Amino acid sequence: MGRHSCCLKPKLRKGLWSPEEDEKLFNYITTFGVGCWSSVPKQAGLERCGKSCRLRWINYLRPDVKRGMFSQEEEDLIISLHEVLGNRWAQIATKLPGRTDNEIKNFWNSCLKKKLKQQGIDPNTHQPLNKTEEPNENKLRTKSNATKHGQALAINNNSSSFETGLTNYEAHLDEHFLKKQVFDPFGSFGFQVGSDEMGSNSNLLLQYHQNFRSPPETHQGLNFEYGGFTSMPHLTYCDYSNLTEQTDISENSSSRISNLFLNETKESSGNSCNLNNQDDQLQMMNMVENTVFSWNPTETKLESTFHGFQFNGVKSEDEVKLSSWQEEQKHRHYNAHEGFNFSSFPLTSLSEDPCGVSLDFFEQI
DNA sequence: AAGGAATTCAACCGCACTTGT
DNA sequence: AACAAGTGCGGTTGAATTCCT
Repeated sequence: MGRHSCCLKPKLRKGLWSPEEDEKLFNYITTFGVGCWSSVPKQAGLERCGKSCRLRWINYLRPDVKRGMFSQEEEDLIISLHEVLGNRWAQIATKLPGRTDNEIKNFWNSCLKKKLKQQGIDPNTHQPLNKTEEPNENKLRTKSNATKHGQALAINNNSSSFETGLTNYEAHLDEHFLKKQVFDPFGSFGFQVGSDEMGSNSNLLLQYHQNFRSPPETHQGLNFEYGGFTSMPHLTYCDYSNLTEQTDISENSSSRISNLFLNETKESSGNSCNLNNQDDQLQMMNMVENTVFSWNPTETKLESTFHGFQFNGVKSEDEVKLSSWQEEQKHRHYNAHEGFNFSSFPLTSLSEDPCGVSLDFFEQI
């Protein structure tokens, strides 16, 4: 047990995902949603095990995965949470919307551990490596950061102090999480360049550029052909402040969904819309850019003012007969009149509660 | 410029847990 | 209750990339 039976099949692919595989999985999930992962590869036409598909979706393909460097606030929060929770990356990830447990774990192992050691702090115990040593400036800085974000998390026997801590911690989360007026499914989360701190981010395209990285050299020409998937690791970041109207949006991996929007819009207009003309293309881009996505907390779904788009399935409905479950999933996730419902995607380790501090978090502590 | 070392991060492995029969 | 199948999670690996000499 523990290992998927499908993993035992020798013909299944392993290793890095190709752009084609990404596209297949993305199209499948955005169309049908996630039901049973073990059936996803077959339905999506992938030679992968369900577990691998699940991981790829959660860590990379999900539209609300936040990409890019960790902000100082996130970094401090991770350190504070780690002090309390230890290596419970999934739990830590729930407090950092858009970040995956894997990403946080990697960040901790590659950067934060080293940083803490340099500051004379044991990353495991969060205590000074040499307790007799006077704290230096770095330590004071870290302590101050810990106070800023995590004092609340310090556990001691004084219940009143703990309660005060909860209040402080909630206040901190209030500041960064709750003030968001508009749900940001693509994870800009208020800290990255180009989005305001209040999180009132309505610029879809910019969000994509922030969330999906690509080398700057790819920004040449103007091309709306769909081709945004890449499985290559992105070790460099694009400075999108330099984007111009001549910038190629679709060549880079950043604009997957905006390209889907564009393609779908093209298709929905019966291909009568000629986007070869640069003005038309820019007009289309403006349309996408001006799309406002907002989170409807009552109906727990994503709404947009740009309705009518539709994601491509891997196969057309003519080609594949949908099971009742698939039909249900399809309607569950997408309603042409009400917008795309990301809330029905499994959230797993990601922030199921983007707005807040769930009580059970503290109960677990 | 070349090549070895170090770093990063996507993906895999396997265990524990949950759910269904 | 027992078993099988599915899911979630943390630890680990190794290829790709960057850094350093």
